[in-house]
Amino acid sequence: MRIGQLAEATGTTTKTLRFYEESRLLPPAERLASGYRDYAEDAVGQVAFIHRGQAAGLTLGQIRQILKIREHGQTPCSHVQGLLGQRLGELDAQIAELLALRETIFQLHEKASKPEPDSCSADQVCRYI
Amino acid sequence: MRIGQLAEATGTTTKTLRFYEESRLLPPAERLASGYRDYAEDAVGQVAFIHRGQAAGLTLGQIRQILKIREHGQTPCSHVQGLLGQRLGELDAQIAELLALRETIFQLHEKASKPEPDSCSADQVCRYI
DNA sequence: CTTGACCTTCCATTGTACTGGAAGGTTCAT
DNA sequence: ATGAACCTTCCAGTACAATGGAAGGTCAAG
Repeated sequence: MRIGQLAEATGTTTKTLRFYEESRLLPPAERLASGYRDYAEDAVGQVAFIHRGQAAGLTLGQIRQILKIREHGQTPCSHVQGLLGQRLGELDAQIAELLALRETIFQLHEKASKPEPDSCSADQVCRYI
Repeated sequence: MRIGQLAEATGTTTKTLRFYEESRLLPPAERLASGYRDYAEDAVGQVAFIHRGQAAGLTLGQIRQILKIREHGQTPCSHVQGLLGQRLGELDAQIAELLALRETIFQLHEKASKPEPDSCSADQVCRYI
């Protein structure tokens, strides 16, 4: 399986796959005589794992950590559990922040949508911000 | 007012203020004979405007746009209203996405917190992801 | 034999908002 | 006069996850 086929099979690009290899998220691929990368079938699963990790909000760095633990023959379960818990906390904080921001923007937007008779004064940039 | 004082007054750093000037978010400061920047009082307000814009979730690029419109003698109100509306839409989308992600992660985290007797199989990296 | 699709490496760049550090000039108090 | 604290410019780098492009090699079809 060449890199273009793997890219197609996994819904990504050849650029990205080479980037993943360079970033040690994928093991260095076998090579054909021509120098072309030659992937085994399970490469699809490996890329899918990366994608699932990303879908779970993990960074490539965190995914790399899991892979590394696994490489060392250990089961990364408890580490993964920790990562997920941490991610959950971050998400909750981020969501709370965004909700507060949404409220602020909403107020500003309301205010800006009914312009008052006195137009913007010259000494400020914008009455609404 | 020198740059360090303005930084202190606005709760930022001299580095950032120079960066803002270079990014055309602040007008080039007057200079003392020594070459030091010499800010007028209203610089505090200008920096505060940038901070309020950021607090409203605008990027520096968007803040720069507003400033530019104002510079051209126009009142940027309707533009600002548009930006705020756009920002509101983005925020809603982002919040929805994060909530969905939170749910996913929550499920994964739950699963990972009660490990099942059959341990991770060798052919997958992690049962939980 | 040539054309076009595919592959290789290497280097640079994107966007966002700064931050770090070097090398040197200024100001003020002691 | 000397040391600390401040200022200047310029260059480079941070994190993140790719993406773009140049220059060249390979392979299958027509």
